[in-house]
Amino acid sequence: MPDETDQILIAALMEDSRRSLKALAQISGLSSPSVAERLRRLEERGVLTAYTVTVDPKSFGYQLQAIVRIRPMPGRMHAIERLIQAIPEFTECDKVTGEDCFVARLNVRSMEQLDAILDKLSDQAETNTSIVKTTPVKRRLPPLKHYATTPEK
Amino acid sequence: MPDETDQILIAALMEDSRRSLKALAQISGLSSPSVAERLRRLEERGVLTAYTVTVDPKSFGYQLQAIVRIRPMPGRMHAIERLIQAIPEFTECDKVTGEDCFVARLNVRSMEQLDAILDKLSDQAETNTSIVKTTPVKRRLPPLKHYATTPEK
DNA sequence: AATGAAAGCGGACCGTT
DNA sequence: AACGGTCCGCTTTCATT
Repeated sequence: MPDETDQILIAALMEDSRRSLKALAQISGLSSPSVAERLRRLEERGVLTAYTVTVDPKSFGYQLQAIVRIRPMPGRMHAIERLIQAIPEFTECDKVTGEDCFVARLNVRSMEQLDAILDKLSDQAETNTSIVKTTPVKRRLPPLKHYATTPEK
Repeated sequence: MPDETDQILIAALMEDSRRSLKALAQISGLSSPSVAERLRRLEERGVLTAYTVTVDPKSFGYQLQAIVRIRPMPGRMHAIERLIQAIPEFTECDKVTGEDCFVARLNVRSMEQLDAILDKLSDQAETNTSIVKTTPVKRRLPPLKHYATTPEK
C-alpha cells in the first residue's frame, strides 16, 4: 500500500504530471533520485497506471456529450460489447450489474451523428440516452489516506 | 482548430504525458522549441486542459466502483449537487437531461461504505446504483481528425 | 530506501529566416 | 511560425550510509 510520501507524489502528479523530478523532490522533501525511484516502483506495482492529458472535446468539434445506457437483447451482449469498442466516439464504457449492461460515454459532433451511432446499436440493444448538460464534479481522486482518519463524515 | 501536427502531439501526450520536448520533437518532426511553442498555445487556447495521472483505485483499497444515477426530490437539486461535490468518493459527476438529473461515479472500500454514502442522499433523492464489473472501454480520445475522412463507418 | 556528487542530456532563450 | 546554437538546469547513475 502506498505510504504518505507516495500519496504526496501522486497528488502532485495528478495536478500536473509534467512536474520535474526536482519539483516533486521539493514538494515531497526527498531528493530527486529518490523521487525517480519511488515513481518507478509505483508504476511497477500498478498504482500509477498512466501519465496522460485531458483534452477539451469541444476544441475538436465534439459539441455534444451523452451518457448512454445500453441493454443488449438476449444473446447479443458480446456483439454489443465489441461494437461499442469499435466505435471510437464511445470514449468510456463500463459493464455493470442491473438491467442496463453497459454505461458508456459518447462524444459526438451533432445530433445527427448521435442518432447515426445509436442507430447502429438499435437492432441488438435498447438504449437510454442522457445528454450531458454540465459536469458538477470533474474527474478527481478519492481520498488516498490509508487509515480512515476521516470517520467517513 | 488544432492542425494535424497538434493532433500528433496530443496523441503522443495522451499515451505518455511525461515525454520530453525532444521526444515530442522527434515524433512530430519539429524542433523542440517549436514543440514547446505549440504546447503553450494549445494550453492557452484551452485545448489541452490538464496533464495528469491515472491511478488504480484498488491500490488504495477502493474495491468497488459504482455508477449511481440520482434523481433529486423537487427543490432539492442544488442541495444534492453540493452534497455530491462534498463527498470525495464521488470521483466524477455529470448533470444530464432526463429523469435522472445526475450520473456519478462512486469509489468505495466496501458495501458498507456504499450503503453509508447512498444513505446520505436518501432523504433528498432517489438513487439507482449499478456496480461496475469490468471496463470494456478505458478512457480514450474520440477521433481527432478535422474532416470526417472516415465517413462515420 | 535515501543521499550527494558528477556526467550527460534536455529545455529555455536567443537571434535568424 | 519554425529553426539552430548556446547556456543552464535537470535527470540519471553510482558509490555510500
